[in-house]
Amino acid sequence: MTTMTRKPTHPGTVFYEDVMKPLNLSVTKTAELLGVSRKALSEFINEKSSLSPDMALRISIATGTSAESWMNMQQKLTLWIAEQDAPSNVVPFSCYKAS
Amino acid sequence: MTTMTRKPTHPGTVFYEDVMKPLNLSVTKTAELLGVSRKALSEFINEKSSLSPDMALRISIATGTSAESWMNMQQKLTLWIAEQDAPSNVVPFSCYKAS
DNA sequence: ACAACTGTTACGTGACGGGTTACAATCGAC
DNA sequence: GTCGATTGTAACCCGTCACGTAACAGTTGT
Repeated sequence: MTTMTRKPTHPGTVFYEDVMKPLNLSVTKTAELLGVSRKALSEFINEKSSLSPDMALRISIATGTSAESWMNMQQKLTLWIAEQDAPSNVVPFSCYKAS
Repeated sequence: MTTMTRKPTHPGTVFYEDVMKPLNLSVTKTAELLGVSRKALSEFINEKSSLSPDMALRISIATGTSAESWMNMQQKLTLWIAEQDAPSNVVPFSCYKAS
């Protein structure tokens, strides 16, 4: 049930490590290519903000990868964070209750 | 590339049709069980709001399904909407450019 | 040394999900 | 039929968050 996996890596970190760094792309240059502000990109790769659908689309267009794959990373992280303090006041529907 | 699929169904609609309706669960009762306000649930099943990670977690706990499956529905829809007016000012990175 | 550029950080803004409260509609009991 | 209770939804306000603009400190090059 509670699989208790390790905290998934932030998509921004992956983007920086696996895309920008190998291509020697600066924040400024990358931001220009993606069509976003340097701030937006900086916050993203520094894990200050999460991956927005818009940003995922831009990355997919710029790199030729699927937007879904990037969104999936964010989703995994988002869910993991939410699970850290899971809601306690949830009552399972009758057909699922063990009692 | 642009697969141009049909608009994915809202997870709230699926939840209402496939869970609440078969179990004869009212909005009020379901909201109580999930531990959210009637408004939050009402807006969700009426496609006025998207599926939040918190809501996904509650649904997964209440129904015994995976939160990921619900989040995936929302993600598909979110991405589809974002793709409707895809950003035009994106420049592909050099190693991907055809020119 | 100084000018140009880098990456990051306040500041303000718009979008959005949630709770509380108020409202119209519907159902039940008598 | 009438009155009360319950239903689902809408109005209002608030907190959060991604974004752009502008300003900042640090580095590079000439």
